Amino acid sequence: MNTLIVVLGPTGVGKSEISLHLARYFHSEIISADSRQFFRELSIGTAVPSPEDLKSVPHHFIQCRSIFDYYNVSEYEMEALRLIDQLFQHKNPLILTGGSMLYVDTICKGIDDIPTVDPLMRDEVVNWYQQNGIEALQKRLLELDPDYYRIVDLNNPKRLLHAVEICQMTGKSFTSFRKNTIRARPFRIIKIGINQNREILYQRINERVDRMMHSGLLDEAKAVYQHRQLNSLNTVGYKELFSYLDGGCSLDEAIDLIKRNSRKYARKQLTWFRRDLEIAWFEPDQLNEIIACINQKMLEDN
RNA sequence: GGUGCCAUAGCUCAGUCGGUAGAGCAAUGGACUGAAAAUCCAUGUGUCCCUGGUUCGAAUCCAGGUGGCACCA
Repeated sequence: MNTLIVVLGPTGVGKSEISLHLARYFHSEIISADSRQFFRELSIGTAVPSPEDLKSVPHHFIQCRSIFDYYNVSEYEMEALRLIDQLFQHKNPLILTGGSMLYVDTICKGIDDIPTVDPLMRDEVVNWYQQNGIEALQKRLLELDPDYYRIVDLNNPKRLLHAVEICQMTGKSFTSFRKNTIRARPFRIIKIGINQNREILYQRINERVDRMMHSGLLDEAKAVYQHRQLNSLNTVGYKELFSYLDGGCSLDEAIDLIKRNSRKYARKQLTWFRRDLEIAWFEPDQLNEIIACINQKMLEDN
């Protein structure tokens, strides 16, 4: 049976390194599930693997898009599944790695078929919201989809907006698209989690930010500064430097903020991992144990 | 050495008339269905510098001590 090895862990813990080792060991390829490494204009701040590493092991979904492209998790699901299917014809196992858990979960479990929102409709609803406020938006959702109104986080504008957009665009309730079905995949999934002592992780994150700054993160941010309103640039490591370039804070403050937001991101990822009981957990230096675990699981139901 | 100011949460600070303390940040937990490194929700943390005094009652008033800062010598 074909196997997809999913390497998970908080930002900065060393997923890429371990994935590279696994890819070499299994003569495999790496599929990225990182929503910011998709963009070719961003490399230092998103910690994409080095050119040598990219050369030594084939990587997919790294810097394959532009910051100007609209991209979403559903498109990723289709493209990634197609690719996985293709690669399995010659390679097994394959390695999926990345910190964007919505994207990882979509590969593992699928996502409901919800229409993509037309950009004009999005502009219209967003404008309406900006003029009328969140209470009006809540009221509108209550009229359009009372079932979703009851369960949604009413303070979260993004959730409300998307539901209202879908209702208005399709004439059906958002709930009618939310089936919550788990799609069976034609391959086995082995989830490997990498984690370490929180203090050491934070220290690693802080040091990585300093290294990024030395490698020229500020120049990278300057190069895309004029497009800072793009969603793809609402990204840790860039938004803080934009604020510095706007004169909103000093460079040191911006760097501190990058570190703090990276730590918060790591914590948020850990929250997501905690509810996934299928993950087998390891420390970053347990490469041999990880390989043994994978080999054993691959033998189990063959 | 003298004078003045200050000492409260991990940090920066607020604390009214004397009634045993609260903001921001940090930290921590959670949610998550086409913007997800996004967006949103929740939660503490205390030898109020120390020792006495006044008072029914002191973070608050008084005295002394310790430490810090500023100015003068």
